[in-house]
Amino acid sequence: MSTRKTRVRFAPSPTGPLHIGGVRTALYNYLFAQKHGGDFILRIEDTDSQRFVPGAEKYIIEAFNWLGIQFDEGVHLGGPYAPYRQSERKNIYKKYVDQLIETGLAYIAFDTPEQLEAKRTETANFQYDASTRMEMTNSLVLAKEETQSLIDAGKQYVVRIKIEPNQDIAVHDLIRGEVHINSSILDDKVLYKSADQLPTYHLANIVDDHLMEITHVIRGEEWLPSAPLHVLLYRYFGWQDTMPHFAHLPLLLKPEGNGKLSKRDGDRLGFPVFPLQWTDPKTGDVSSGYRENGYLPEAVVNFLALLGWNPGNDQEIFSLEELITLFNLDRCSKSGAKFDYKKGTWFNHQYIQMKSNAEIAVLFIPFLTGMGVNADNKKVEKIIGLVKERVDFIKDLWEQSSFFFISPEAYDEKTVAKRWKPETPAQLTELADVLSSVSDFSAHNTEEIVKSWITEKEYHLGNIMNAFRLALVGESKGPHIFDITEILGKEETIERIKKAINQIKNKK
RNA sequence: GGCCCAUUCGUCUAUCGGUUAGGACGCAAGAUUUUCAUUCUUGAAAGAGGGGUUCGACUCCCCUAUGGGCUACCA
Repeated sequence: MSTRKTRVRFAPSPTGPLHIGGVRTALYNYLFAQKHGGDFILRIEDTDSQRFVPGAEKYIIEAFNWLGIQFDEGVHLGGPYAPYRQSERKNIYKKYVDQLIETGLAYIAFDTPEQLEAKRTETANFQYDASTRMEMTNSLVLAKEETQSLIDAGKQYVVRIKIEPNQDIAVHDLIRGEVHINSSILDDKVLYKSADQLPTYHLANIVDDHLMEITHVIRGEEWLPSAPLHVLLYRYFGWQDTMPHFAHLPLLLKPEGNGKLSKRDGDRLGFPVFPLQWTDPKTGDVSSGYRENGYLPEAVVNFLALLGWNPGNDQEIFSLEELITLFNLDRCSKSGAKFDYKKGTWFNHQYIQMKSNAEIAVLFIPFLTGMGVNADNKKVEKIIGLVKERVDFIKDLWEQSSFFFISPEAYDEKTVAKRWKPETPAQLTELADVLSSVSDFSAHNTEEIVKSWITEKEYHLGNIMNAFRLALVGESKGPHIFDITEILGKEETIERIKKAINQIKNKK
């Protein structure tokens, strides 16, 4: 058993877009598998036919592709343990449920949802367990023939696990250590639903993890309370020897206020909580995605990796390869982490700086096309080189560089008031003349010529330059002014000067 | 309500009984800059409270408080 190959799984349920917390769980599984030379499996847990959302599965796969998190087996790849979609494994579960009934570890219950609901409202803290099950309608109280005739008559039933009260159940958690609970607080959970003739999560999960030879279950903390039930199921099936190790990860919390991170927080504070943009097929609601917001997948991965784990030193920037070698469940924290999206922004800034201009151009050009701009690749790369250090996201590039592509139509009023002096039009006219005689329009040469002209005329450097910038950019921002003129070229530079003189004069 | 888990700067965290409690994000100030940014430097900023254990606790134990999760024929 100690020689078993490490096998972990990510098992989302296709009920909507993949939440960023789920992405982190998957990432940790992936890192763990890679580190131990194991397998990483994508299993779709679609046993809730009520909440099934078409397209969600496809979305999940696309999200991991974008993030660069790869699986070894799964619903999209196939593999030796196929099928990897629980709805296609129906008959497998049936067999195991029957086994539990035969061995007396589970039983058939006929109580309808309405009856249970009534029971819950009439008795406070009602729980279907050893203390109450004999008052209910199930195969434990009914005679064998009665049960059979009800089934034959087509009466709907569920299968419930039979839990012995007052047993100490220990769950060994790789992050939290031993967690003990008393079995009396557990209820006789439904293992098999009547409504859709499918197993519940608890049953399907255990059966699949066993059959797929999963060695480590790394999942969110929300599963910790049901972990004892899962341990019990492994025992009931006689699989305790190969029961996977558990590791329950702390949750991702709202950046401010209380509770789990939700889609609404993202809307309110302006950051995505989903990897990819998602359009709800029913309501048409659009949720923004990291990808569409100009995050780089490497940055998202790096940011997420550090939300609940750290290497024990001050390093914060990691390649995926580094994460794989460094990752360790022992260094996962136990407490929930508030989602610090501003730090996510910082990570993205860092990763943009690490990318080459050519790599960024590939991401930026579709954006330019969208703005109706057709520009030469080399020119775009040059521009990116000038502005990339001032952006956090790919989309910010446009705001920082649009003036390279489009001549300003308006001039920022505050800057005009501050920088456009009475003598400015005359000086800029002169400047245009000076520029028209420049043959080598490279940044360095132009700068030298313009500066010596200013010195010679004893003009105020700041006044000229700021007005010049205003004419070229339309406002008081942007890179070094002669880097701008070099890219704009002589003709366009002079044209913009003349245009500014005309327009600002007309306005005044 | 019951059960479980957690608790170090505003946030993410380091510390695994003896430290001036370290780093990062964010924030503030300064420097650089002909603009706006970037960048750099500096600064403010923390062991929830109360009991123990110990020569000595952020670190171990207990209680309280607070936060979180679970408590479905959802996962």
